[in-house]
Amino acid sequence: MPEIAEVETIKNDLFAAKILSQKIVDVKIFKPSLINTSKKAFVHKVKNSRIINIKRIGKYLIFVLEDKFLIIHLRMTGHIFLKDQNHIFQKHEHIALIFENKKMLVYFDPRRFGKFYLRDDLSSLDKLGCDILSKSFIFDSFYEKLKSKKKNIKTLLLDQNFIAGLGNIYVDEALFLAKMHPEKISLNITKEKAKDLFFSIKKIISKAIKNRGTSLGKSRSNFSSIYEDFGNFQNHLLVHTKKTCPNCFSEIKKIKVSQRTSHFCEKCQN
DNA sequence: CCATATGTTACTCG
DNA sequence: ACGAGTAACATATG
Repeated sequence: MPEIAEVETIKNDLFAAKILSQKIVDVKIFKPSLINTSKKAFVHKVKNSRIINIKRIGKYLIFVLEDKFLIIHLRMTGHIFLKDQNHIFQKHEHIALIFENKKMLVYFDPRRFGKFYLRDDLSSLDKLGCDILSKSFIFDSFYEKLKSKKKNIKTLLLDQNFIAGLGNIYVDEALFLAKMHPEKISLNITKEKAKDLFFSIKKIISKAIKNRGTSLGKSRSNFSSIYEDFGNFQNHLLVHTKKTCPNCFSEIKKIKVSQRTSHFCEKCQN
């Protein structure tokens, strides 16, 4: 579900909700298969630990604990909800972190693709490409990396080890803004077009964050914030899930690239 | 019943 | 080594 804009929204809301520096006084694990350690080891390490920092790298949400890193990936349908301690657990709520201020974070994930990794360091994220919100996401290295590959651009942009943060929705949107075909071979992209693409990515993501992310559909599986409210960027999408090009009004084409449905305008993107 | 879904990885084949 | 393609994970929705 969540791409970088959604995870960033969650992170920002967690700071605003003053989760930082809270002590985790209890841990509930209803689905041990969602953690990378034994239940016992997880509880032992996490319980009575304080949240020192909250970070995001690519689509990973990271709680920096006193002695450990709790790295969370939400995959397709993972959600983090902020609840009161008297909350009654519902279907698909698999893990809960309970704080000293009587609030708790509940992990909700119908498809259970998401995962909690308890690690000693962040080295498991070393392979990730440059986070597209970080200061080191700069045009020159982006262009150089594009030129070093011979793949279609959509596959590359979705590859978290190439650059980290984009998913299917925002790749479609960025390619539309840059007027680039999803199957354009990276090696053949001119410097000018690469620049368009680079700034399109930045523009889309910052707009999406301002709109608190994208929530397609209305079911509980779709993205919502820690307060269970929807984002707003679905109202600003230009091609993803659309039928008509907002630019030339021709029909939006749908093809599979990298196993994912790609929406694009044949006329505007080539 | 069928297709599809905001993600990633392991595996195969060429 | 590289790139492309597929299955797999598990569930809900239209």
